[in-house]
Amino acid sequence: MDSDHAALPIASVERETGLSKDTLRVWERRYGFPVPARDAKGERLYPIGQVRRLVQIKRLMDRGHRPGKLLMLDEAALDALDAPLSFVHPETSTQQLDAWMRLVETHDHEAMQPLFHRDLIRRGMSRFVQDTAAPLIHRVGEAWARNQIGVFEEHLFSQHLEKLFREALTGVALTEGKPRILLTTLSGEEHTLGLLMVEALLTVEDAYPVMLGPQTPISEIVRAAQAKQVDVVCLSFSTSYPTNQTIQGLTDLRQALSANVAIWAGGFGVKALRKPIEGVLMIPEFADLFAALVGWRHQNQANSA
Amino acid sequence: MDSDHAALPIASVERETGLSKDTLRVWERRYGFPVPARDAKGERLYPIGQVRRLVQIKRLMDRGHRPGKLLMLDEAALDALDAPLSFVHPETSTQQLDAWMRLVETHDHEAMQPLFHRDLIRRGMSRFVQDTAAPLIHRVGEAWARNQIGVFEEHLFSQHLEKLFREALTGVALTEGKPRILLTTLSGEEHTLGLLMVEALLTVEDAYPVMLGPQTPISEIVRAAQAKQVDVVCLSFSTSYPTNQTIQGLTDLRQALSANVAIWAGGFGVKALRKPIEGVLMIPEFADLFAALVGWRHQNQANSA
DNA sequence: TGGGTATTTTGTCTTGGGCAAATATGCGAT
DNA sequence: ATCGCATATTTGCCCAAGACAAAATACCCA
Repeated sequence: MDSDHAALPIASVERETGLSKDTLRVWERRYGFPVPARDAKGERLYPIGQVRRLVQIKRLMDRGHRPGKLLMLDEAALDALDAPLSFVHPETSTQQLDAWMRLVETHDHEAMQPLFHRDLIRRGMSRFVQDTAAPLIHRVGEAWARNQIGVFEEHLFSQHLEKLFREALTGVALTEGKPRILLTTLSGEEHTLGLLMVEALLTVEDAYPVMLGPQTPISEIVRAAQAKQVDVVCLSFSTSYPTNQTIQGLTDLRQALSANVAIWAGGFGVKALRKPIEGVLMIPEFADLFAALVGWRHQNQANSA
Repeated sequence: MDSDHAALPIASVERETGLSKDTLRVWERRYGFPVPARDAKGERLYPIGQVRRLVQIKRLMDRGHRPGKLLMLDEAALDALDAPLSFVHPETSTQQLDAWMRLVETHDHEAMQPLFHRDLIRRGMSRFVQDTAAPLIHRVGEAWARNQIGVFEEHLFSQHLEKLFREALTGVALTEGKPRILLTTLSGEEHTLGLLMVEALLTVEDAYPVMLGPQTPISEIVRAAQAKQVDVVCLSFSTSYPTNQTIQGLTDLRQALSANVAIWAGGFGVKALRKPIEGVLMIPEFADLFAALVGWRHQNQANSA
């Protein structure tokens, strides 16, 4: 890129990095980085190189590193942190997943769509979600954290998976279905894919999902549960959602919600929870969703008609 | 609504209204409105009523009114200004829209879906978007600002509209199409419905949309544009996106993007922009999208095969 | 090893002032 | 009246330095 001498004002850096203006200024004051140039007005102008480094730092922070440490490091040490991250990943037919990951990395979205579709048909929704979609989403998340793929590749992948699920749900006209289940996430949790997968599973399992989409405040969840007469409120949490907010949110919701409405909490984000929360059923794996369904139906057999 | 005594901290008000923290504080200092309560820490807590009024003021500003005047007015005078422009969308009968609004208010989502679908079939995608979907979205936004509906009703409505568009796009296998158009929003802009409507229109108009979903940083938009070899980058802005961020973002993108890639900016959010931005085509209405398409094809007739 | 307490660390909010770009206003000429 | 231009006002963003509480870490003891 020829824009070596390009520099961005603080508002642009805020948009690009996700770090607030206040944070950028306070870092400069406390840690001595970044040190932007100044224009004639005395206002900050961040060189493009510093912006890139800030993006890298933000990514490492999302991975759990603390700013105080990161901001002391030089470029080489930062890069060194970026690469490693030994982890063990799932047990599914790795080669197949590898092949798909390669499609994601090369952002070949024309090729992705038909392959997904074929795999869905072959395995059926339930197994497709558990064996293909969920592991893939996990690996894409990991790859993004390690800087092996960019935001763009991740977006393209998510869009096509979303399209796939929505196409699969097309034309399935719901009328009745026994547990009526409200689907949403708490404010701040933006990830929709988890909800979509649950909706797909519930639909084929003859439940009645009511999809609200992401980010519903607790008071509105309560209103919705009453208005739509649901039996269960199901929430999805990704790994990036702060653990304490998860606990707090679930506790608050349990308190606010009528006791005869169950709460199910699923997603990678709830695997991290040590302690159970009273009155909340944890669904760390998709397999547990089926168990929860069976359990609910068993319990409510007598009560209903 | 039970949330009478609810109050929001300044960051939430910024998110809800699209008015920056700085602006909120400087209005308080200069015009004496809003005057938020303070918590134990001395930090601002905006009553929900003031937030709604701020949303209304922002809407009127987007329409060309100046803050200095608006902030002197009382509630009645504000409502008087607000009402007249309600019927800007002539094509679909107002009664029809009223009927749909009643479905939204009563969160009757079982009834909504088939009606939407029938209207889409009857009018065709192009007219459905312009005469039904866009006006309805606008009215739902206004109803929310006036506290006539809650978040829950708004979410349910959005979900079903989204489902509708995604179903409509099902099975339309794209191979080629002349302007290749990247669809996304800038970081911070979460609204997806605008993008979906554009994708639907572009598809039926035989263009080649590449949907990235919301919130792509500028550097990634540039990468995506190169990788997918697009001719146009199309961005969508809702009214709640801060105006200055819109201008700054478009300017930054124009600078970062290769000159032979056009930039189109659409959505209610760009109606507020007074001045044109060099190298960026404004698409305030959906009708302008067709004009833009025709224009592009005309210009690039000679260059291509 | 688990659990509770002290101690950093860290992000967000506060105030009040300054400045330039956008917009309105006034005035003279056509 | 209406246009053109110069002057005045409005308006939003940025700056600085300080304060404070929530989160994360370190520490200690059972």
